[in-house]
Amino acid sequence: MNEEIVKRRATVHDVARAAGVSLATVDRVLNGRPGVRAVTAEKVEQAIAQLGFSRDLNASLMARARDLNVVFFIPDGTNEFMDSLAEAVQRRSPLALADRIHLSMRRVKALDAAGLVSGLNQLDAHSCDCAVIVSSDEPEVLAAIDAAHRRGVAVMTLVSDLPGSARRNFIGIDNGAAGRTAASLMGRFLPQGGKVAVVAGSLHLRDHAERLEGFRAALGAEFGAIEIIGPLEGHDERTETAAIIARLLADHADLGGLYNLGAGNAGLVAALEASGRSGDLRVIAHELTPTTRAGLRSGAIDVVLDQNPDGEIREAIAAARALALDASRTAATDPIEIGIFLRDNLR
Amino acid sequence: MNEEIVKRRATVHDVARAAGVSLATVDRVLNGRPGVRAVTAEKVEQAIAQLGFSRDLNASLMARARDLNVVFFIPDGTNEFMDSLAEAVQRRSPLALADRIHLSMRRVKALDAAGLVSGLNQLDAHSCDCAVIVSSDEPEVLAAIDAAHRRGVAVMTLVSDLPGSARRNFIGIDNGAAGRTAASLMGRFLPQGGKVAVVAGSLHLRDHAERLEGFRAALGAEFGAIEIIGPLEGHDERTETAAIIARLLADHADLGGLYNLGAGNAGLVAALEASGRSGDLRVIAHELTPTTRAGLRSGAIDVVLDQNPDGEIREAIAAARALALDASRTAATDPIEIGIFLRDNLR
DNA sequence: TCGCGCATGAGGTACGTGCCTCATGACTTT
DNA sequence: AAAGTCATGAGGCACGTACCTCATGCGCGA
Repeated sequence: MNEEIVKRRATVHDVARAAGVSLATVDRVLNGRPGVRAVTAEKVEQAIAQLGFSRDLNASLMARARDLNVVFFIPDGTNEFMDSLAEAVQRRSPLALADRIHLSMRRVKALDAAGLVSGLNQLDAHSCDCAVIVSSDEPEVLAAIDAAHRRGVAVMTLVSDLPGSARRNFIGIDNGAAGRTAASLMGRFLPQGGKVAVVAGSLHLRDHAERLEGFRAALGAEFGAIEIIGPLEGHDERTETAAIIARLLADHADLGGLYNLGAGNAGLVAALEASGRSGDLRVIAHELTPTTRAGLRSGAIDVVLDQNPDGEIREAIAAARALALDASRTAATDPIEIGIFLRDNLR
Repeated sequence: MNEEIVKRRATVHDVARAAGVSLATVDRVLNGRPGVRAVTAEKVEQAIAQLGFSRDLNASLMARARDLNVVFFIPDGTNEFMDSLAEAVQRRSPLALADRIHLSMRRVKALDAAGLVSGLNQLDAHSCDCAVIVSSDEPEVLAAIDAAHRRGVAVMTLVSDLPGSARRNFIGIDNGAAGRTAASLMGRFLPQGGKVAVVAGSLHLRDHAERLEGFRAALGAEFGAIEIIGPLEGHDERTETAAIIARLLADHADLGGLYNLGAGNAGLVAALEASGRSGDLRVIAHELTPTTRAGLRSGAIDVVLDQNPDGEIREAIAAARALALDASRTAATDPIEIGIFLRDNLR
């Protein structure tokens, strides 16, 4: 009763037989080598489609005795979240290697398009199957992605998407939904309404812009009694953010809430604690880091919205594997969920 | 500058050379076949440890031309969450097959230890490498797990753990933390304090008991102004839960919140909406299902704490793979996070 | 000392794919 | 007609492991 008919997966041999050609020809088609007439290639494609053949990636990697190479470009600087991403890459590395996937990482200066572009330009299809980048939206970067794509290097965006480019996948949260979630929580925390200040890193960062938009829209639609102050830009820096928060607290004695949708949380916590009003306002921040963790514990921060860096790296690797199998499509990946952290469910 | 020395992974050949024995002997040791003196086996083990050799699972599965078999035992009945788990297994199945992992599933009557036990007893090491079960804590089940373990079938617990057994891994959330999180949210939602009712499925379910314990502890420690009513048991059934909620609402006109730490959410929503007080109380429930999703949208439910079924199945498969490589240890897995869902971050 | 059983070595085939060489036949160019 | 080009077939080796057979050598008891 619990028997199941297990269809053996189709192999290249099956494809060759079905197409009425030799193994060598199937191989030429599969690996894009020359020497096959269009009509013959078409027969092979049909056989592949009909049998639902899909190359066995593990056998393939084993046969060519070369690992799948995935290169991560992670911004360097003072942004703790980027460090978590880098650590997640390191953590995954041995695990991935067991599956013949070689991860490497380059830290590039944050928000420095030129550095990222030159890094991308150095990649060739032989040494890198897939590049994963975290980038702001700059024309040079888009051009470099397209160039890499033409050279046979797949590019994926992480954390912040670049929809206009030839990037094959985006791995990250829905930032609009993150902003709406922040609004929804803030609204419930302040049932009487009041003033809520919004601090961003830079509105030129696509993820920040999307969060702000979502926050505004959801507050406007559901919590009309809340007044937004800002957004103010702290450029994801500790001191600049601290100064902004200090000024906000001084100017608005009746401030009820604070939403920092960028980084710079060390500055936020420092300013709150210096003001002596830590715990009096409802504070929502992004990304679970040592700083926000401490903020949650001390009560300076009420909620942290998080994108799980380990999950993102895991999915990026899964997507890179999938792209290696079918370079012509966008890989389906498990969505990255928006984590909501309070003091009690810190991981 | 970005060059990296890539150590080739050790193979059985390397181990044979290092141990000064033949490939055949290494093979006998690795696969537990007889015909090796203890001293020789020891030499091989040392070489393995020294080289950090780890069997290449993909090559191994390919060589024996047999998939890794993982059998899921998922409770059947009216519990929507269990259906999500079953669907997640189905969704993963083709993906897993591409990696030579064959998933199968048996729906067994919920809370029916005998059915599960007989299912487990039917498994032999040849047709099943790993069984994944969702079970309440019954002595017969523990015995069946131990027996399966002795037959060479690894067993993992899902959702609800059975720590006293020979289960190799537990995949699920930290239910104590889930209860504390519910308390933390409820406390913030009701800054003035008030009455909060707690409804469980059955306190004989380990996960439910752990949630209750966490909820009580965290409320007691931080939100003394909140009074707990209950727990009442609805046995995860729609009608019974509805009746309980209706009575609670009738008896306590000043009820401020409701925490349903079990299933039966259809009954909860129905009773709330029938009472006309939907939206007046803060309601926290568990597991994102069509019912709780609708409840979030309508405002009947404020927060849903969730364990991502797809993530759990993914990690169960990853753990099964790891166990196939090293049957002597518990596999390290990515922790399953407690998802917190509001209306605005529904996935 | 003969034979028995056991530990071990040697070497083969298979899994599914990549990549290589060489042969063959067809068709084109000179 | 000879030479060249191109599409294709045939087949082999490799990757790392599983599993099989057969041979060999050793120590032991009769």
